[in-house]
Amino acid sequence: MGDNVDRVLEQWLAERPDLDASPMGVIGRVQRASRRLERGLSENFALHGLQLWEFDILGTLRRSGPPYRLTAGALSASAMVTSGAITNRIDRLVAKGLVTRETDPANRRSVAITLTESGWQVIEDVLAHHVAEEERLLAALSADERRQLAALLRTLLVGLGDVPSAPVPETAQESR
Amino acid sequence: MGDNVDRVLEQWLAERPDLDASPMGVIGRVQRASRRLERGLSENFALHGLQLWEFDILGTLRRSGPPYRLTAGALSASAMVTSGAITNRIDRLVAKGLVTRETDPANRRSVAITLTESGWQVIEDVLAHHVAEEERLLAALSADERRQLAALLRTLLVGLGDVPSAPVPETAQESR
DNA sequence: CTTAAAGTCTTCAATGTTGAACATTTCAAT
DNA sequence: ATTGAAATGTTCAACATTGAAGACTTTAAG
Repeated sequence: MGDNVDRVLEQWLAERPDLDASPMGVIGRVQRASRRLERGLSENFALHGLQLWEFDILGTLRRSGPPYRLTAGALSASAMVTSGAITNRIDRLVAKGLVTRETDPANRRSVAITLTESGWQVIEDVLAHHVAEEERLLAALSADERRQLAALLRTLLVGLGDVPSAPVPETAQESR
Repeated sequence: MGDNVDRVLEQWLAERPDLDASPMGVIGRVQRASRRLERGLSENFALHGLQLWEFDILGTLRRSGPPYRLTAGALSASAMVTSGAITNRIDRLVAKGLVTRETDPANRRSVAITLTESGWQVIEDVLAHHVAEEERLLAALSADERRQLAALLRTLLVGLGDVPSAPVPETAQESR
């Protein structure tokens, strides 16, 4: 059973047989899968009147535990968007009453974003639906395959430096 | 060793132990990996004065084989962006002299986009560098792990419907 | 033929992101 | 204390994408 990326690899093989295009078999699929999954998730959120990024931020606050509060910088890093984008998103969440924005008294450069009661409700209401939709999108994979896929992607991500804080990979011949 | 998604899953487990958040372990990683990879590729293309989407379109034309010509619709589907976005992109590639745009005489609704000599040069110049960069980004994975990862993602993508054309191959065995 | 429907692309307003500049605030080294 | 650098957010212009509407062409049906 071939997918679109198989077709791409066939084409490269025909046109440039000297080239080992196999890395595209991994990277191309990661990108296409990401886009497909994102589309599926977005459609599901739309049914609940929510945007993907809204769920992302509310969920990040929710899972951070009491007091359900993070800095703008932490949200920016978690969502992998620039600080300017986070400012914009928070503006809109504040306008909808889902979070509050206050300057941190301990560090007045920093801004503390806190989930409101209303924001809590929203995330609690959609969380189960969201996970069910993710489940549905992964239906083609068995439980074991999902574990394998997650493990391989973890290895890849660690190699790409997608690790929690502590940027100290000086164990080897790293030269910055 | 844990990545950022491991942290996310730990948080959900602590806050919502009733919830099976494991699907996030797959989907979250696909999305983060996609973003990281895209960033890496973009930085590399920038060194060659190229944008990721430019390479994408030129590469799609190049690998399609002689006469290196596709319709706008085909490019739109391949890049997974709307037709409006493709019109815009082609405008800019035409302005740079990398492709030509002509209405197809056989079907005058359609527009034929053809790689120019200059466009050919650009893609040939960066192709090897691009694959080398992809290789580098995948360095954390062994050859065998890459094969496994590609296979699992293929299964996922087929399940998501990311297959070449033929929308209803019900009873017939596709021959192509 | 004529007409309606579908296909293909372009246009454009709305929207959201980036990247850079800027304003504060904190920290570190005198 | 003072000064310079780093940290943290906000602002804003440039730019790209989407989604819907429109223009034109082809196909299908009567």
